[in-house]
Amino acid sequence: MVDRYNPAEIEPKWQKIWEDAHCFEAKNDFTQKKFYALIEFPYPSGAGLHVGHPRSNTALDIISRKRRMEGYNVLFPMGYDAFGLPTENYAIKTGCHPRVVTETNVAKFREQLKRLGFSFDWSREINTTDPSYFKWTQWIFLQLFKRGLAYKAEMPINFCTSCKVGLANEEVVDGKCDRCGGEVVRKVKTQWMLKITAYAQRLIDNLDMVDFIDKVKTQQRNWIGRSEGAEIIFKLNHGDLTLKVFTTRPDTIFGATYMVISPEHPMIDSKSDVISNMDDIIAYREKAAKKSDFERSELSKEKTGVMLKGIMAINPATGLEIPIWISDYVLMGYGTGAIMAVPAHDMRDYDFAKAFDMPIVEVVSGGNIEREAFVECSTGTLVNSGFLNGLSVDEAKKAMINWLEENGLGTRKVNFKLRDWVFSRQRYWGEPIPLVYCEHCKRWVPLPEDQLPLMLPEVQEFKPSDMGESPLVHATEWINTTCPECGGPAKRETDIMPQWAGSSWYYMRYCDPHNDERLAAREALNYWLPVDWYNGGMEHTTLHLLYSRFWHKALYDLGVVDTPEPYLKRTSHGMVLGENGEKMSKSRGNVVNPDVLIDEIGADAFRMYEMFMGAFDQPIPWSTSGAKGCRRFLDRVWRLMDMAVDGGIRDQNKHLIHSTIKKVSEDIERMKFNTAIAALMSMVNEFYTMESVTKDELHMLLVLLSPVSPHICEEMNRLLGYTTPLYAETWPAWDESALVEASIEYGVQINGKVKARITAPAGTENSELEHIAIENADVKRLIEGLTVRKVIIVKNIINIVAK
RNA sequence: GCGAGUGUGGUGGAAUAGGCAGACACAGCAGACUUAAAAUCUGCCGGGAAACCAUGUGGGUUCGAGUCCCACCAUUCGCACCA
Repeated sequence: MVDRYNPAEIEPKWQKIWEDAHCFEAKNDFTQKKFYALIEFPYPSGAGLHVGHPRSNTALDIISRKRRMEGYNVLFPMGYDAFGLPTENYAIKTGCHPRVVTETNVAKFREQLKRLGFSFDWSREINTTDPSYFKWTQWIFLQLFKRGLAYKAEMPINFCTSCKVGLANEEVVDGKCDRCGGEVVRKVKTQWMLKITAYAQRLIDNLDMVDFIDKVKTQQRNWIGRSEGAEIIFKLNHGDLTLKVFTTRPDTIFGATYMVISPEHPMIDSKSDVISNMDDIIAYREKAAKKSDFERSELSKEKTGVMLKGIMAINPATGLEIPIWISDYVLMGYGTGAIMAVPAHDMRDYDFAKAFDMPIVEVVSGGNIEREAFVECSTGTLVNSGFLNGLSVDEAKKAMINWLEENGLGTRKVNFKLRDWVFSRQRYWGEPIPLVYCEHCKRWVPLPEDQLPLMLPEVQEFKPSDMGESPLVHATEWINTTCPECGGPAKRETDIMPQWAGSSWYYMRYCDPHNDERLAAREALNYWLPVDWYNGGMEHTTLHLLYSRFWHKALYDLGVVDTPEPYLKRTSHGMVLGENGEKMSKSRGNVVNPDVLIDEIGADAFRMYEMFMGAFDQPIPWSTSGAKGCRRFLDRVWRLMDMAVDGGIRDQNKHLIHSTIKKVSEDIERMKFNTAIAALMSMVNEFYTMESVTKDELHMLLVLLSPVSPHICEEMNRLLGYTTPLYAETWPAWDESALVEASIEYGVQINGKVKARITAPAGTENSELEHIAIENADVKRLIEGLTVRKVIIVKNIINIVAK
């Protein structure tokens, strides 16, 4: 009898052996075939690792371990995305420096990750808050700035009127400050912006060259939101000023009975002398400032608005004067901040027209506009539309755009929903923006590269100023500097970068993390990039994934990297929910602490359960008893050693073993980890029906199980007398000839319902199968008195169609 | 509201290209071993006496639908300053 399975003893032992052997470190031999596996690096929160992190980590650890066994030079790195709000807020509360908080949290994360036995290359660990790292984040920003991709613009921020600080969207709950309950308003500030919109088309087009799962591609495309239409100029009945609108439906212009502009639209102020109800407008504008874009664009809400008095617009198609309204459902950030309202064919315009009694003119026939807007009208015919009458919607679109262009009243236009990236934060714990404003040069001047990294100044107070400015405004000595170009007095930028900055290029740094000459050596980038397989959460699809693709493309244009895309393949894991099926959170009290459970069942069983619990790409509720079931399975695997006898793989077990090799190999590649593990469980169940198991048979089980639960497999492999550690083993190939079955079982259906089963030798002719099926006693009885119309034989099914 | 997913036993899930629904587990029940418990092992485990009925609901396509199409309902993720 072998000793009891004791993970507490063998897991640290094997972790030490792996570390001493440096077996998971990527080699700087750029001639070998390579594989770069990446998972999103964690934000080191004070709560430590939760059971969601190991899901993504274990998955790519399994794939990385398999790739090494397949002979690849594997890069599987880990690091920390450590700038950000929670650490800063904790610092404000406790007075403890965010750097110290970060160090403590990182140490905790590292310890927890190491305990799980992931095959990370720890020699390449990075941390975005490390000056040797953010030096290059700042360097990239300067390249973007020099390229004209960074600019300043006025953008609204959330501002708490009681704390007097700018708030993140997350900190605004129901229009109130999440910390003090004070009223939140939108306040306009000048902020740094990055021109991601300049890359909108390429970010869509290049999705064709990468292997991202479909739902990720679709969400990125929809987020970028390309739409084709026209920009149309509406003249006013007063002065030379015009209003531009973007519309995807220029064909419906004859039905435009009024216009709506955003309450913030600049036309209002420039025409304030002719608008007679400015008081109402200002009051409405103040109300709108308290709502988020999200609340404003909600379709179901009741429409509100104010008509501008004293000014009208002229519909360029009809020549008629139409009223102009302001309403909060029109956003300044999309299109031109103004729309032509066609109530007959747009739902929101329809609701608005009904609420304010505006005329509704049908211009595409086929709907019932008495009852509702006729929106999906692509099959309709144009009516009440002058020269467009009788045309289809598609024809009318083309004809209208041509007419507008010929008459100088509009142009064909592609519009994107994607907006430029607001890159400023009025906070402390982030990368300082390496620019100074020179009084003399009257412009923003970049710091020379030899002055990077620009360090954060030491401040007493991490709280933003009462005016909502960054805490850096308190660092007077740091702010006041000289202009690198003219030497005159200059002031540093006090806003910092958003936490997304560091994570937009971290996969590059892993290629060569200790380089202080460049962000990474050119040959290392050329060898390792693109990342071969990147796994992460769906929640990062539209922001992080898009931001990093944008930075990568900008750096590609600058000649820093040679690949147009950073990630070859992107997959996504489902979120781990609490035991009650709800999202895990402190406030719900359903957070599972992995440390306690690992003490009880060991890291190997924990890893296995993370993969076995359900479909990898779906959200799954946690089950502690399910995790304990995986420990029971490993106990059973361990006890197989009691049945082990010397010998190779026996003929009668070839089919079992080779079909399992095939199943596990293919399932890992498709991220069907749950069924790969189920196949291994079946194999073990089979072993237990036998008198004994040979060592080579058991060894094969250990090889296949080792990527999932590596410690127990290494230990058993050694106890069985195998001297090559599993990490240095070769991944097995299956033998097709061993998969062939001698006889095949068929389900016999009558009119599509299974009524009987027959077994026949492999290779039996269809005519013979048909005969056997019809002669079957059960079948005979059931089709008695019926006429057999036809018999369909496909795969393992014989379907008799009888009437 | 907009965009993207998901819906199968008491529970998590399985079903590769439209072909035998419920693999593999969890929980539960019964039994063996034990003074007893734990651990372990064995058996049962969607409903129904059966015919049959069952993959969120209602339609459709097909010899055949969990899988494809249409409509609806429920639910999860994201919505640009959380990471």
